[in-house]
Amino acid sequence: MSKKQEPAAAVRATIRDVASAAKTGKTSVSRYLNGEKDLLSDALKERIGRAIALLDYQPSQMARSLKSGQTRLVGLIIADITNPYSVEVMRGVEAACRQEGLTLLVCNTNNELDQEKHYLQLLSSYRVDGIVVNAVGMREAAISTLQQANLPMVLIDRKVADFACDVIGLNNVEATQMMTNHLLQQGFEALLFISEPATINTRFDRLRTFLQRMQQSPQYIAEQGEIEISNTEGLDTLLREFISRHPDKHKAVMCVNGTLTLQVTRAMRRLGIVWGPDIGLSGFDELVWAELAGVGITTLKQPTYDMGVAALKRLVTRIQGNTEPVTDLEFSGELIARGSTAAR
Amino acid sequence: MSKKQEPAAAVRATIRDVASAAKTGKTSVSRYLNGEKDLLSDALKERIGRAIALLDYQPSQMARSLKSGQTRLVGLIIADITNPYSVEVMRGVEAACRQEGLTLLVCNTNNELDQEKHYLQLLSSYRVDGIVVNAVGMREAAISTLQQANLPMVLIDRKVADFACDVIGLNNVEATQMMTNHLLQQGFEALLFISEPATINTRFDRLRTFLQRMQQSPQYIAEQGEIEISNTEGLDTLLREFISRHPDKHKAVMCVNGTLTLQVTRAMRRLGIVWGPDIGLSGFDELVWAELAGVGITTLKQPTYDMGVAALKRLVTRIQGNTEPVTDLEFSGELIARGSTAAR
DNA sequence: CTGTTAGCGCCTTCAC
DNA sequence: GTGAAGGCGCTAACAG
Repeated sequence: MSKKQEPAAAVRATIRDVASAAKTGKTSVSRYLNGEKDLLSDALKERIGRAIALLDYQPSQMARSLKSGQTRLVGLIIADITNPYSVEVMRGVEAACRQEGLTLLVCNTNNELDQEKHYLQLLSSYRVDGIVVNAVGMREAAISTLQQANLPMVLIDRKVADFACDVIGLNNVEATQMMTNHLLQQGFEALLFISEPATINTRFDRLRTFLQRMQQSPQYIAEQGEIEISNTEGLDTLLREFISRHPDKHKAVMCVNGTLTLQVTRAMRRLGIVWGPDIGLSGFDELVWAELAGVGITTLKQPTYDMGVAALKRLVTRIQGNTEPVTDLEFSGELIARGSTAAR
Repeated sequence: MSKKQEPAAAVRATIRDVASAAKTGKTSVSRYLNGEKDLLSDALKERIGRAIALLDYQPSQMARSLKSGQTRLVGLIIADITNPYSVEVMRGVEAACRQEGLTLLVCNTNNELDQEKHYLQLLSSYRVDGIVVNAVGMREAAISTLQQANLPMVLIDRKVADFACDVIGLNNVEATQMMTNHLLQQGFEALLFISEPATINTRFDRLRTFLQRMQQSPQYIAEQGEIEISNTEGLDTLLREFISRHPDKHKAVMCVNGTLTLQVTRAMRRLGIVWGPDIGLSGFDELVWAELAGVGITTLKQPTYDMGVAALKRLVTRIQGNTEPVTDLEFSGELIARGSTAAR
């Protein structure tokens, strides 16, 4: 039947090739692949097994999923894979997937909305069972569209406006209070909160909490600075001016996330400012090198791995048809105090 | 025809639903989706567009690919997504994919062979057009099996024995010589090369080159240590003994990759050894924090992004049917000297 | 125990 | 211009 009989086929073998090679029907081969529940005679099983090996046959998941409507695939959309935070979350999602017998496909949107949209549609059109999303921003028409397509979805870290969806994230209020309290307790009197543009709720929530907390201690100075992550000059200026504005105060800086902490640390290095002795330094997100940089940098560690696991677990219940109201699961962070915020 | 007429359908709309909603045939809808080359009357286009919007119809890529046999999908299998090296490579692959109109699916094998096998089969069974692989080890039956399935493939960084395949990697000989020469020029007299178990050719090549280079300068001491990445105690011992063995020499350590450099740096911190003044420290792979750790750490930077781009470009030529002999593309590294290897 | 048949959702001749 | 029919590779009744 098949035009070419070459073992190393130039074109993939299909179930029919196997069937004819084993001198049987497609059904039996299909049974061999799936049920196999002793429904086949040993002789037939033997022949089929041989044919499969000979033709190096691999069933087409495409066809299989088309038939079943199920893929056992889960998508993970990450806004910035460069961020260690995201990688740790991914590892949690991954581990949970394996436990659930799901396969994870990762997509990096590189913080670009159209990439996010592209991947969302792609995963949806391939009929993945569900998606875990670390969204790029707060207002995403693409995401809410998909909701109507009733594709199970869970958000990580960042919420999306006007979109009812389970969210797994940090308890930002608690975490920000912990960090602010810590700085004040250590004797810092002027605090600068540095953030990237508050295009996502996480940054906004942290800033807001910081300001609220500082209002309760009006004897201390609270300042804020917003800066694009790539704007190194602006960052230098921001730091320099903050420092010169308060010559007689114990000063400290608080960075809204790990990516920014890296930039701020670099800026201090450039400017010859030594974190610890000269100025307090702290930031959200734990960093592998936090203990290695000078006297060490104080961080607020998120239980990223657990958050990834929780996100997937939640997604699975949705996939299984759970329709209870959406929840907002908040994890507690852990303050890791290091030399950069040692007491005055 | 359809049982339920609800706009927000509980089940995905198919091309037939659209067709009947637009009071036309599947063919026209299909044409609308693809060709659309003015083959349709404006009225029909109008109706179809409306029906698609109404039903929130999204074509099934599953069915589409089943038909066409092409997916425009490319897989990237990463051994350890935790490694910044891998992430950078990924970004290169990603950028090149976008330029080629391909979509990238990333899979992390977590350094586990069975995961690698799983993903390899998965991607293959979904008929991706090609795969870029950062293999877990050197001997992988799974990979060579796939070769016969003539799925285009390119290896990154690590080769696989007995498997003729394009490889993109670092010029390890040149890089190792650069680094060794640098250390000797800076006045170090006793060098310790620390490696993870040489289960992949990269590590082996670097070690071999180091030893060969050192044979040319027999007046200097060359040592090697092999250690599991998680064995912190063993690492402490290794360092301590190396140091006490050569009390009167200028000593330096060379780490086979960035992951190890991190561990070694931590170990030194634990032991109270200060890189720079006390001992030289250098490692393959650039690290974002290299300049921030004490006096800075000397690294050998790989053009990771470019390597990712090159890998994908190569893969594309293979996908397009190029059958010339496999090539081994080696990129040159760049030595970034910092305080940790300042001259004696 | 085993093979035949009818689709899954889509694209593509081939007629009308 | 438009639609009907067949088939991509596979599974799941339904017969034998």
